[in-house]
Amino acid sequence: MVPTEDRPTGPSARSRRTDAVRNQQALLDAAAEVFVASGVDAPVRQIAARAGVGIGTIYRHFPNRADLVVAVYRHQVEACAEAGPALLAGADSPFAALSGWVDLFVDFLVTKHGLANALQSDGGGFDVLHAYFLDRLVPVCGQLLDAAADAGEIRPGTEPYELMRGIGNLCVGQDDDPGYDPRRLIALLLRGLRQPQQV
Amino acid sequence: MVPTEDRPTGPSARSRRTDAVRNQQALLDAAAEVFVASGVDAPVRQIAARAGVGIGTIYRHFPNRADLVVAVYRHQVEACAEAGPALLAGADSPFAALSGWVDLFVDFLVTKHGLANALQSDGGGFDVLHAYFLDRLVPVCGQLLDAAADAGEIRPGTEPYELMRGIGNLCVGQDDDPGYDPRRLIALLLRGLRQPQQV
DNA sequence: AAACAATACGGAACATCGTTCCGCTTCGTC
DNA sequence: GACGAAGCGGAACGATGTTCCGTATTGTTT
Repeated sequence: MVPTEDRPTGPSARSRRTDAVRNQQALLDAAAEVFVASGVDAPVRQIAARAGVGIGTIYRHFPNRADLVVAVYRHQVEACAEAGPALLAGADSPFAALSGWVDLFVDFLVTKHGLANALQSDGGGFDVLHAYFLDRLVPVCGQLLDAAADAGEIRPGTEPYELMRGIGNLCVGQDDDPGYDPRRLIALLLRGLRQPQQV
Repeated sequence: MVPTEDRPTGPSARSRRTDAVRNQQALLDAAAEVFVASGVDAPVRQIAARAGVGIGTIYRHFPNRADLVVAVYRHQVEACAEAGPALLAGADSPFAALSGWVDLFVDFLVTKHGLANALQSDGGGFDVLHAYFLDRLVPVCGQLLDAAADAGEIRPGTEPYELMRGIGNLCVGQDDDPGYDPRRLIALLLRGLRQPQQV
């Protein structure tokens, strides 16, 4: 299940302590800052230090690294998810919408240093992140693909999960390699999808 | 510089000790076994244990993990490199040769558990591996691309490095994810390269 | 206001990596 | 056989994510 911001407040639940709320917010802010400075691979200790908080605290609020990353980027992921239908409604063609949405997604992955790298299954306990991203965005991507296929703009049969997974993979490691621009390859990928293909 | 099998034997060099040779071979064999059993991410200690050798020994023969991986797979990389010109000579068209060669490359990456994952720059000191693979195979790929472009089968302007890098990336993490088949996406990529595009 | 749990905190401690270092052993040669 | 260079083993280091538990804080209840 995807993490949610509100915690289950039972009927006879004592209200959350103010210092807990404050610390959680401090952690989110600190993490956001550290992530742009050092990438999502930044050590947990560094984030805790930046937030002026102990290591134990970070792990009570976020069971593991990935949960923290998810929390930090949830809003942006949400925005990306909501952009799908919007583009579909406003664009010239379903394919244009798909194309624009992919651009958005790539922007997001590429902007955050090393986010794409962390998206891989193995990397070390990033399953949560992986699952969250996919659960939230795959349906959106599927909707765009279906629309483009229905319009006859692309060949049908492409799994949204596979496409997103591939795009994520293509974005891996683009920071530390000036000669590699994933966007060109992603454009090629979309081109390969077109039907009938145009020169 | 790419590692080589022979070591620089100076004019007044004492011949290599037999136990050193034996251990190096034992390490290569052990590593090959461990790699298929546990993937290329297997701990160094495990390989040393399998070879019946201390940790220090492994690091004298191979300055770091990546060097060991390179050594283990060198022959196969070499075979892949040599297959390029061969395919070009024997195939129906340059594009068919390119396509076949990519298949070969993907086979190689996918067969070895987690090899593709290790190929990324950051992952942690795998730069040597990255460099070796690319240094050896990029020229071959470039030759195939040029041939196909000259024949008018694909649009020119694609950097071989970028294409290989992308293919490598697409293969990342396919072991631990049954729903993901990089080959389909790679086919799409090649399709996107075609010129004029056919349905 | 004072007492009292429930809640939260801090950071030492653990496990796992890759890698370095150095005292001891073994081999090849004279 | 003796001797020095080459090689060896594994303890030790530094970094990582994560767990644990004694202590401090806080909200409520009296």
